[in-house]
Amino acid sequence: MTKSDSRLTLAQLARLAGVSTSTASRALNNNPLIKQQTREKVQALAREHNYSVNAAASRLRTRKTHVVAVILNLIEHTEQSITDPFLLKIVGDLNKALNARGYELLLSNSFMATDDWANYFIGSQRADGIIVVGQGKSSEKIDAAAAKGIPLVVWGEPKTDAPYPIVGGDNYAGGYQATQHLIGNGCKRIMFLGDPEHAEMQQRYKGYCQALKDNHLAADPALKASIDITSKAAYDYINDSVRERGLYFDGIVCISDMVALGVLKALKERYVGIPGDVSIVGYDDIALAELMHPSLTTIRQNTQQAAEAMVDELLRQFEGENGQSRVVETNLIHRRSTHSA
Amino acid sequence: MTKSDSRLTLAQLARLAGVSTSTASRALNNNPLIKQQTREKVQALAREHNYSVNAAASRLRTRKTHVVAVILNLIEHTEQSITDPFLLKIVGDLNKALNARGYELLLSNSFMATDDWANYFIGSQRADGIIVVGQGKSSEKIDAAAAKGIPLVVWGEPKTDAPYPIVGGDNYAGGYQATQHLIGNGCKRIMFLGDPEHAEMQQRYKGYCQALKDNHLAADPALKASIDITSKAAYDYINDSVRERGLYFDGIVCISDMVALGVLKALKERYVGIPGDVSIVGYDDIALAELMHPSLTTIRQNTQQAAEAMVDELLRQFEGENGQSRVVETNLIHRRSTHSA
DNA sequence: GTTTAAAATGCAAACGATTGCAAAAAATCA
DNA sequence: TGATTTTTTGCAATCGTTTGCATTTTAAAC
Repeated sequence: MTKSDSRLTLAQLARLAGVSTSTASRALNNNPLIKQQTREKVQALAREHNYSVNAAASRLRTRKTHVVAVILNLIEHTEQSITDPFLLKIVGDLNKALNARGYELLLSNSFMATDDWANYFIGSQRADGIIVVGQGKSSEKIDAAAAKGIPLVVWGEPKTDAPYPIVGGDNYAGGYQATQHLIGNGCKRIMFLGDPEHAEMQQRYKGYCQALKDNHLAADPALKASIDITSKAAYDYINDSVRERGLYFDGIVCISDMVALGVLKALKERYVGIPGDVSIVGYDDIALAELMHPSLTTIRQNTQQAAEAMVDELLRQFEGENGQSRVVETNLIHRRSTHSA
Repeated sequence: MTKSDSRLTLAQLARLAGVSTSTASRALNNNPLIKQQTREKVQALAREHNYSVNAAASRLRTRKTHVVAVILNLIEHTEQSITDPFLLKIVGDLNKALNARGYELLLSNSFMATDDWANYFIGSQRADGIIVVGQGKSSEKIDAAAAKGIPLVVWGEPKTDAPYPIVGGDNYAGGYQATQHLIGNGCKRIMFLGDPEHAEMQQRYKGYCQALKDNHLAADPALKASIDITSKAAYDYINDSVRERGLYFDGIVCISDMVALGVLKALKERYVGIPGDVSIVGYDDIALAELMHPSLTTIRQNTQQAAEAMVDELLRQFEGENGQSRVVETNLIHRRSTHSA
């Protein structure tokens, strides 16, 4: 708490140091043009009066904000956000990765007033680039933003053909591994539970089909279930279909851990043994996965690595380079909702 | 996608409209000084060329950013963030509440480089105010920020005596309700599981003690357990103490749902019946609470209401008014981890 | 048709930093 | 010592809005 609480301006600081504002500015930025000794004097003075540069002025002049807008691209009616811890994990990791590179995180979601992301965030100089978490059901808004040629990176399915880099897990491999693991458990009738409009799902489903094929099992369309990516939807679906058709499956590949939790609850309420009667594999490895009873076998995607990759790709675009999609580590974490293979 | 992708400036827009920049500026801001007809013309032109004001310039001039920094005040070594969905819930609700009032959310956590929040966010004109989520173990940084007289609101224990408004649930009542409910279940030896350095906890503990007293039960200090607020810590603690001392309790009040989950897991692995042998009450009502098996009786705090209250208090400070602490709705959600009382 | 009042617009000075270029100071070389 | 190079510093323009005040235009009053 210094005596003068009136904000200090660069000019005033300069006067205190007995130099011009230009020198002061360069000194603060450690510009080698300025003599070491002068730099230190100015910096010391700045610390002493706890001066800090006015971000607004600096941004105006340099045309750089050092801010990245992170948009949670939520699916309209399900409001996945509120329930899915996986998103927080990503946001948290992004925050860390951005800070490490000297950037700040402006958080938004797709329910905001305007749909013109490029204009709103970049054009108005609120941020230097955008990271979209989730491809959503339609890539309309993302494509529109990309068309404006702004720096942009998306978390989603990397195999998607798009004019912007997409970072994500190897969903095909993930789906394959999950299925293969269940087959190793002796499962013959494996359900695939997820939302077909979700970009990641298609690859996972392909992996699932391939695994079945490789093991000479037929892919019964009746075992492909389309639901919203929420625990509630999964719970309801399993409840309803088991009531109507009985236990017509012995293994389930879930599109997310949250979905798996809903499944678990529904089956347990019906006294279905897990993994005795039905084996279950989730996706994401959220913190809860190992706290379930039984703990949940799941596919983990390295979100920290993903966050770093996304930031990396974005900064690369700031330099004018073209980005490229990237695949992050994906591996199966074996727990108690399946037998050991 | 317009032909000219070169960013339009207010001056250029004004020229297009055939007016001066001042008129254009006022027109865009719907200033009644400007003739209705002119306003419409300028606004139409702005839309057409999708012009948007340069936030940096505007902020510099007006000295308002329309940004609020939200700081997740995490406890150093536990990294509560990564695991606790309750925080996401709050951040999500804050985002919504802020947007509704025309503000944006700059996300940070307490692990950032500088500890001088006031200077970093407000002094540098990065944000107009700060919302801190969580009082943490020491209020040092918060107090320092408050001492600089910046707009500030905290999520925590409202009864705390502090120079800034604190919004939170009625923790005393919450602790009381939870305990009373367990007593109604017939519990005689009720454990209180949480972190005593956590500000909210003290009130909850007081409520717990009062409930015991009101029912003529002694508060055995051996039943007050201090652990980090994570599932893992709770799991380990229950595991260890049950191994050593057997089942010396028949009910548990948990400081958070995450803690309750750890407890649930530990007890289930030891085949302790819930709520048969031990009844459990959590706190927060995260989405997972009702997905547990058994589903979790818990104390819900209305986070949406809390977020709105926090934003409200902050904006009030922008107007120069003094804020005041506020208590949000807190009620018990009865589920299957306890008998009906 | 003046005079006066009201409504609408424009001028120009901020806001506070950064940076190309010129100038001054210090160091190096004849 | 004076000329030349190299370091350091300062001048002044600029980034794009907003806003107090002066000015013009329009409407009202006489």
